[in-house]
Amino acid sequence: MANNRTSFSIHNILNRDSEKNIRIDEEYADEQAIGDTEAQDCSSSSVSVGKNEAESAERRISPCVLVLDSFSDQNSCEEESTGEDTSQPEIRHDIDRGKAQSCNFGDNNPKSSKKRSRAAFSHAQVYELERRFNLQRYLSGPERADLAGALKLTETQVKIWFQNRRYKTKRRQMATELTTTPTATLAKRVAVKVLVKNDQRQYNAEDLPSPFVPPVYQSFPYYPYMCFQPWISGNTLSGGLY
DNA sequence: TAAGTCAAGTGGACTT
DNA sequence: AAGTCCACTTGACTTA
Repeated sequence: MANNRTSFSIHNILNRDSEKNIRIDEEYADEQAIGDTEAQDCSSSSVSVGKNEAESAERRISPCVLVLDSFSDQNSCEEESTGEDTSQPEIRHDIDRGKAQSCNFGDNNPKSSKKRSRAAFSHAQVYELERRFNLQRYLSGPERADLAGALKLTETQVKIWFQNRRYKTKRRQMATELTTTPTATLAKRVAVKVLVKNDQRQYNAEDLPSPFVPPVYQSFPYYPYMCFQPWISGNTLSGGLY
């Protein structure tokens, strides 16, 4: 991780004035243009700033400024739905939406008026989450806590965001494959050579094809408890963007 | 107003 | 048992 670090700071985002926020937005738009399929995936997410969206992008920027300026004022705005991280208040960022319905749970009895709410993360928060996601798809506990603290989110929110983001990426990837792969190929059966039988090797080493190395983004194994972090090993998955 | 998006909920599987 | 994962689903909200 250390080798991927730059002088970029989350707080730089969170404390920027409006002008700088716009600059971030432009940088982000540039990254979207540069990026690979993964970045394209990002561009289709909620923070996209593209083509004819200049106008709506403008609208998306301004709330960030408002929100960031009033982080501290908005605490206690929303209950933590999972009840896991009560130490960190939830934040709602739909100031620009005119329909902010969440900051007034009214009565102090959240369970009686248990209307489910959906937090809308600010542009800056999503930007940083996306940026981090492009660096690493899985966060360790401390990393999650750090990021959550920096973004003024709960650890649960960061965890869920990464979970949803991974699933979203996977879905889109599958959808893409489905549309690009001929249907005949999809249904084809493949004969697989038996490599080991009754503890006896059934092949010659030279018969084996060279090992397939999948793109690290597409098939990162599910070993969240291991300290295996492929993004550390100097791979180029982030394309040197960061 | 239907469709799409997204944070959060649910439940089973897995590791420590 | 606790914590996290994936694979959905739900419900609030936005957009065309």
